[in-house]
Amino acid sequence: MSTPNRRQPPVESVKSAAAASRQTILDTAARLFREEGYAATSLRAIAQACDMKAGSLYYHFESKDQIVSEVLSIGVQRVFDAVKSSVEALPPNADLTTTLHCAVQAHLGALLHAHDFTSANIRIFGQVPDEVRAGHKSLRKKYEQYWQDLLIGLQQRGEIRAGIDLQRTVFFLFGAMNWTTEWYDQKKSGLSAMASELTNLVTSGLKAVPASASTGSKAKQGKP
Amino acid sequence: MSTPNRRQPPVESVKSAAAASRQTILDTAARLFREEGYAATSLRAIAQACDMKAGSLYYHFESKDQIVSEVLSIGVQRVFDAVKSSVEALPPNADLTTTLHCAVQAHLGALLHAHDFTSANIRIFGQVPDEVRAGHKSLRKKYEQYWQDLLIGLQQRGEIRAGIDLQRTVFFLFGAMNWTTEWYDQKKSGLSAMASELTNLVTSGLKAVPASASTGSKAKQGKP
DNA sequence: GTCTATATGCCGATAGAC
DNA sequence: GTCTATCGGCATATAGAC
Repeated sequence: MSTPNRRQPPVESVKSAAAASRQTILDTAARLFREEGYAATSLRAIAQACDMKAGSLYYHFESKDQIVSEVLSIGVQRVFDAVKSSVEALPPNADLTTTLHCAVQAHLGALLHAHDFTSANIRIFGQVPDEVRAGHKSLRKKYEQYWQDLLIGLQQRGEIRAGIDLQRTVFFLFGAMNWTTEWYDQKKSGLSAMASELTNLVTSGLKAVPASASTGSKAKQGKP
Repeated sequence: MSTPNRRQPPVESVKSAAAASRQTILDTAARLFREEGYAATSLRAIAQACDMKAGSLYYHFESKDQIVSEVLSIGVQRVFDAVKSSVEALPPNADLTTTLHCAVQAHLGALLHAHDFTSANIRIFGQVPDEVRAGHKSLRKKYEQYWQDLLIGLQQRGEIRAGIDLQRTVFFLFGAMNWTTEWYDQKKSGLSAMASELTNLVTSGLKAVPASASTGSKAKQGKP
């Protein structure tokens, strides 16, 4: 308002300059937290990787806890948003395999494709101070509940067998997906193939079909 | 040899006294590493929890790295031994569900039933110094290979469908099992029930049967 | 906004008394 | 075997110059 003739309004320039530094710090912190862990990542290391000095971080953040807290929030939110928008783009009566593949691929994509925030969240959540962790449990709970509601809906539509504990199923799925941060090698296998494999595992299972209408590839069959 | 008349031979007494201290340190370290993480657990904290002083630890161990290294080894070895001996007690032609339930229950039991070493291993493996981690990859690899060979054997006997990537299957299983350290509540659910649930998930899958011989509990069925 | 300088405290590790 | 005392270093955080 005060200097409207400038091509770049000074107020916004200042704001975005400060915001850019802030964002650089968060990006760098997320990467280091993911690589080194929470306690092993010092503010000096974060600052150095940003071409800054440790004291300067305190212009943007009050403490190390505040930085890690923000990194954690962004991490969950990105995965949540990715899964939610992918699932909402599906036709309303999509079947179990389609829905699960879509949600699994979105979760894995957010977790593994160059998103330091999401994998940092998985890796350091158990290492942060109790107060920080306690402050993030509700958002994590909401994300868990979203998946559980997704499966409940599918079960009510007859897509999932009755008699299955869907809460535990969600936890098993989360484990299988989040553990990929420990072994996934982008060069060896595509993300889509991995999503298909996991979806296939939890929808159809490993068990061989009892050979009723099939030709029976193996000669050995115990009982008719 | 020098004082054979004593009821407790002095050499063994001395040896077991030192060994007892050593074991106390390892037990305590495993618990603290599991609870607080690697970097956040100081030698002072370990010593204090053992009713000792930090300097005394160096009589038994050369460094913090040596302590954590030993904790890691014990952790993998206990899970490995538990699974191996359980599976070897099965009849040689046990089917997929029986075998998998047995192995899963053994792994989960070692991981969750008051074994600080095993869950410490899962939690801090990604936090320890690179040299320590590198020194333990081969043992972990052997354990992974054991599971993979188990599944390969089942597939060759026709218990598992063809066309499934068994290496990825093992990783997914490991994820589902190891992630239980993040949410398992001993008071709310038994270990055996959890093993059954996971085994059922990965053998039979979630998918509802196509309603060929069933009564069809829901009225809604899209196509015949 | 970022710097330098510094306060204060814990870290892993060592030396030597007992 | 365990202790006390201590080394050098790095941690988070703060104060004030520019």
